Parts: sequence; structure tokens; C-alpha cells
Amino acid sequence: MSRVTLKELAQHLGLAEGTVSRAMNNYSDISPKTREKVQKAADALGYRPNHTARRLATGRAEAVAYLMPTSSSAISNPFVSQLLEGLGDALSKRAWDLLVVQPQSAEDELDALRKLVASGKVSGVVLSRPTKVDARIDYLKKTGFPFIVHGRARDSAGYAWYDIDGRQAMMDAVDHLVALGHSKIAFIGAPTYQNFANDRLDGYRAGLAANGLVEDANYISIAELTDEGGERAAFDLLSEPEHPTALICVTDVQAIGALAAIRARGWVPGEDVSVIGYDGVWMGRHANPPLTSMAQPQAHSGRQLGDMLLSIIDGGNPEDFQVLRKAELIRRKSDGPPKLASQKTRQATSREVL
Amino acid sequence: MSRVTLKELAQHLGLAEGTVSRAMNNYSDISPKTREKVQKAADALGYRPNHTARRLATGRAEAVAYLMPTSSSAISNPFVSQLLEGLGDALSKRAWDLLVVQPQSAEDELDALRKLVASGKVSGVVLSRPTKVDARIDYLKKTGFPFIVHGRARDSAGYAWYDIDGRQAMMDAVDHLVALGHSKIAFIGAPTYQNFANDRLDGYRAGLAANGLVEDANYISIAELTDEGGERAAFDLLSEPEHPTALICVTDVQAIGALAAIRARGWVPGEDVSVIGYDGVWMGRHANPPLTSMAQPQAHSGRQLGDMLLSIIDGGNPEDFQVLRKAELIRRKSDGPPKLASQKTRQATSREVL
DNA sequence: CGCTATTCCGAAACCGCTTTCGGAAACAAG
DNA sequence: CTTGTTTCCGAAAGCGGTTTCGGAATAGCG
Repeated sequence: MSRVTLKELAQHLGLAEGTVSRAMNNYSDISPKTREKVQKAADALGYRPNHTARRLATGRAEAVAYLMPTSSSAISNPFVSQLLEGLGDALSKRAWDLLVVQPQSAEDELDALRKLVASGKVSGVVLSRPTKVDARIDYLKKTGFPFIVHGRARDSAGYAWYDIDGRQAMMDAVDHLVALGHSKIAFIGAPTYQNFANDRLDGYRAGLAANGLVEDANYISIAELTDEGGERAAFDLLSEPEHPTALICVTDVQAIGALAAIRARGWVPGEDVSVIGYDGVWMGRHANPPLTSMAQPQAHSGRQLGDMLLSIIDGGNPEDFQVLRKAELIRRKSDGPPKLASQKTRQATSREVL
Repeated sequence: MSRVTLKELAQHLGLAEGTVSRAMNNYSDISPKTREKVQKAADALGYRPNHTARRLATGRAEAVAYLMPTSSSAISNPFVSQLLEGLGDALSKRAWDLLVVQPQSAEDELDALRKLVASGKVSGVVLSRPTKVDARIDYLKKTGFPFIVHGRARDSAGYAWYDIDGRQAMMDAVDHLVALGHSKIAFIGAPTYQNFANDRLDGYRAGLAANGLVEDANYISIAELTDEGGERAAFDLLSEPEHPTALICVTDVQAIGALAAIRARGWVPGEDVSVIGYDGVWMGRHANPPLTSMAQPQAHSGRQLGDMLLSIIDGGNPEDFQVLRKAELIRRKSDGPPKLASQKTRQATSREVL
């Protein structure tokens, strides 16, 4: 229990505390001989420097914080866990600590952040899920406190981030659908104050334009980020007479809900109506039918974020750390060419449903 | 940036540091008058005590750690995220910190824990996923360091835990299947050094016995905790001539894989072969067919764990904090009475497959 | 009004480690 | 052998709080 302290170690060695301390920290004004002697005695006695005292003396926190997203919907995202794992990994190389802070509410977020940087408990922060214009980012930029964000805000200049190009992904999705022969492509999105939702919607639109398709407001539905959200949105979208033949969803979770809505209408997803999700979660493989999706390269994002943050804390220029990765289409069974007879099918079924 | 310090606050007030400190901490030897004066000045100047200094002086860490499970399989469990959320909640009431520590490997786990308690960085620990006999638990019990575990080891005495009764759940699952008419019930499990896997396997066996069924070693398959694991296990189980008519899986993830295996054989899950999972993850609703499962009451487990740990740190007796919750059967579409013609079907299909 | 019992605050030691500063010891050069 | 450098270590002052201890000021009491 009672740890061996620097003082004890020092008098055990017959040296001054300061000397021992400098020896442990590889100061150049300690002779190799004594340095070695100290080292040996140190791990003979099992000396471990008290982190708290060291922090206090140096002012360095040797810890970073992860600010949990508040709006982690019912479907608690597995991303958090993966991300933390990677972060922990990156930090463990320096034996730094990882603090997880959980704002009480969305409004509390900025305040929690303020307190955090003021507290000096950490020397860097990682943020998740930025909003379109994110007060936290603005605050951190202003103070110059080291941070990195997973994702990015609409304004992506002047800070470090790691993101997947959701805009491009959605353009690709549209391209794919068009290549398949679709022209009536709808989008199920999420509230665009979340910037990732905004990016992806934007990509959908850009994709439409790039293919000479005109955007139809009735083909865009903003829904909750849950399976039910996707389900309801899909259901509504499909009840129009001129209903779309393909659905792009901002999220796999929604897409899986959309699948259910299609089946509920008596149609078969991937034949009567195509759907493409985004994320590439493992579950997609087991959806009914298996979900085609724009898959994010999840691998080691946490690790990368950690390494980048560390570099920034070391004095690196945040702007040098902006990495944009690509999502890849993984085709499964929920997409296909549009049914030629879709017109007939639609009328039959709508009678049936009503 | 430069925080206002106690000394500054003190001389601003014309009081001694110690006095101000005691005033802030509600010592009884401070007159209400000065206490109030101090309070007012404090938040006028925006004084926030330096956490690190306080820690050093008091020896209290005001933080707890969550030891991440190392073996978080590819399917990163969303549990972690939920649990952290709850923990954070519980801690925020006291403004304590939550540290997440990530052991480098399974072997490193005990060592990491040792370092952690030795470091004095936290005043309590929460553990996850105990093994059947868990060295971490033994260690913590011996040292008397406050901790709580999510789940429990085979020996559940002498420490605090929060667990779901997996044994009972599996007995219930067997009962349910038997009531449906099944007698050839197989089990897909996980390596039993993980105690939850052990408990559930045990429950399966007990359920069999309670229903007068004899256990058949060929009906028990230990697989990886992934969809593929469940898929392979189910496939093998179903290739026996006297194959089971029902599968109980230690995990929904496996069960979803098992569903795939059944479909791959050309059978329909829930009719030709029943399967019951465990966990009640949201995805089960969208499996093909929707998965019947023993659902855990996930709600607020993190919060509860946090509150309990806090109580223990406050001096509570760990043995007073052992809570066992029940899992509930949620029926969806993957279970049903056994097919009478199962014999015929099996033969036909096995030819087909071979 | 004097004396004891309270109430309230100041002073100082301490928590464990870092870091600056100055000087003793050791060595080189003149 | 002195003087001038280097090399290496000791001493001490923090870092920003907490907590014990003793005493001054105030109050209570006869």
C-alpha cells in the first residue's frame, strides 16, 4: 500500500532528492555511474513516481480527454468503444491517461469543455460528432488548447480532424444506383445540424446533379437516427404514387429500418426497391436481405486520432493533421436494377395497403 | 488561461490561505459570515481549486477507472459505450473523473490493474467480463481496494457485482423450447473461462435436467463469439443425422450467425429449426427472421455500477452490493414448435447439401 | 468586572516531485 | 602549484492546495 517515495529512495542511496529525480529523468548533469546506481535501486525498491505530485510540479497533465457525444441515440454506437480502444492504445505508449467526460446534456457540452480545459486535468481533447457549426471547436481554436475532432464541422479550417468523406460516398452511391438504371432515388437523412448528416445529404444532391437528375423535395426525408426512424421515413416515401425505386440512407441503422418498411409493403428490397446504407456495420450482412452499404474504414481511427493529438500537443501544427478517408461500396443484396414493372406493382400494392 | 489561485483569493480577501481553504470546504471552525464572504469572492473571481494539488494534499483521488475488456471481439460491444455513459452519469454528481484504462493484452490485465491501484490515480475500479476464476478479482479482494464487477466470477462471494442471471435465463429458454415440443435442443456456447459463458452453459444443462432430457455432448458446441462462429457451429450441429430441432446460443451475435447457417441449408429458421439468442440487442428485430432472445435489462447498469462503487468507496461493505437481474424472453420469429416431418426434411436436405 | 470557555482565524508543516542555482570536487592547462 | 573549466551533486524554492495546532478575540458566567 504505502508506496516508496522519492525521499526514501534518496536517503537509501545517500543522495539528495533532487539528484535522484534528475537521474530518473535523464538529465545530462548526472554522471552515468550514479544514474545507473539510481536506476537499479529504483526498481529494486519498486519505486514508482507519484503521478499526481509530478503533475503538480511540472504542470503537465499527461492525460487527454474524450468528450462523449451526448446524443448517442438508443442504438448506442459501437464506434465509441472502438475509438476508445484505439485512443487507449495510442496513449499507452507514453503511459498517459485517458479521461472520459460525459456532458450532462447537449447544452452542457460547451460548459463541460470549458471546465475541462480550465481544470488543467488534461493536455488535449478529442471531440466527436461535430455539428455544422460547432461551438466547442470555435472555443478550442480560440484558446489554442490542443484538440482533434473525429469528423469535422462545415468549416474545416484551422484545426485537426479525421473524417470519412461522406459527401463523396453519397455521390458514389448515387452513381452506382444510376448505373443500375435508377432515376428515382430518394434520400433518408438526419437533422443537418449534425455535420456528417449535412455532408451526406450534400453528397446525395451533388450526385443527383452530376447525373443530370433533378432534385425533388418529396424525395428527401429527414428522420431519426434509429431503425424506426428509417422505417417510418421509408414507409412515407414509398406511399407516394411516384415513389422512388431506390433509397439512400444516411446510416445503416436507418437503412435496416427501411428494409423492414419495404418488406411490410409486401415488396422485396433489392428487387422492387433498392436501398443503400452507410457505415458498413457487421449487422448489415445479416439484414433481410443483406445490406449494401458505403463502408467506412473504421480500422484504427482511434489509434490515429490519438497519435495525431499527441503530435499536436508536442507542438505540431493542427492544420498538418487533417486526414480524409474514403468510404467504399460493399455490395450485398439490397440493391439491383429497378423493376420495369414497378408502375404496376406500385398500384397493386398501394391498394393492398390501403 | 492563468487560473486564479488560492493564494490570490486569500490575499484579495485579506485572509490566510488556510482559512480560505477551510471556508471552501465547510469546516465548522469558520464563522458563517466569513464563509459567505469567501464563497462570494470565490465565484466572483472565478476561483476553481486545482484538482491536482488537492489530490496531492488529500490523498483522495476523486476518480475511478474502468478497466476495458481486452477481448472485445471484432463485434465491438455497444455495452461498453452504454456502461461508460452510465458510469459517467453517476460520477458527475460528485464531479469525479472517469479514467478508461486499456490493458495491452489479456496477460497484461493484472499487471495494468496493479499499476493502477499502486498509482493512486483512482479510488475505485470497475471490472467487466470476469473469467471463471479471475485473478483481478482475487487481487483486489486481497488488497481491499474498492471495486465492483460487471458480471461475476464463479466464486461470487466477498465482493460487489452487478449481473444478469444467465443461468436462469438459459433454463427458461430450455423450458420454453420444451413447452413448444422440442426435445432435441442444442447449445452453442463460448469458451467457458469467460464466466458468463460458463453460467449460461450451466443453465442450459440444468434446464435439460429439469425437463428430464439427457445431455448429449454432440449437442454442445463451443464457438467464437462472432456471427461466423455461430454460423459454423450451427452448420456442424445440423449436419448430424439426428440433428437438433432447436439451438440456444450464448449470444445474439452467434444466434444471428446460426440463422444464416440454417438458411444456407435451405431450411427456414423458426419453422424447421428454432433458435434462441441471448442479449436482446436491437438488431435481433431485423434479423431474418427476427430473433427470439433472452433480453438483458441493459437499462442503467452503468449508472447502478457507479452508484454502488461510490458507496463502497465511502466505506460500504462490498457484500451488501450484489445485484442479480433477470433476463426476459422476448419472442420474435425464430422459435416455434418442431416440425413433425423433420426427419424427412432433414434427409432430403442433407442429400441436397452433399 | 475578572475569569474561563468558545469561537474563529493565522502560521506553518506537509503531500511528493521538479527544477534552478550555486558551489565543491575533479580535471586540465599554464 | 595556482588558476580556470568542467563535471556532478546538494540545497532550496516552488507547484497549489489541506490540515493541525496554538493563540487572539470574543462571548458567557458568576
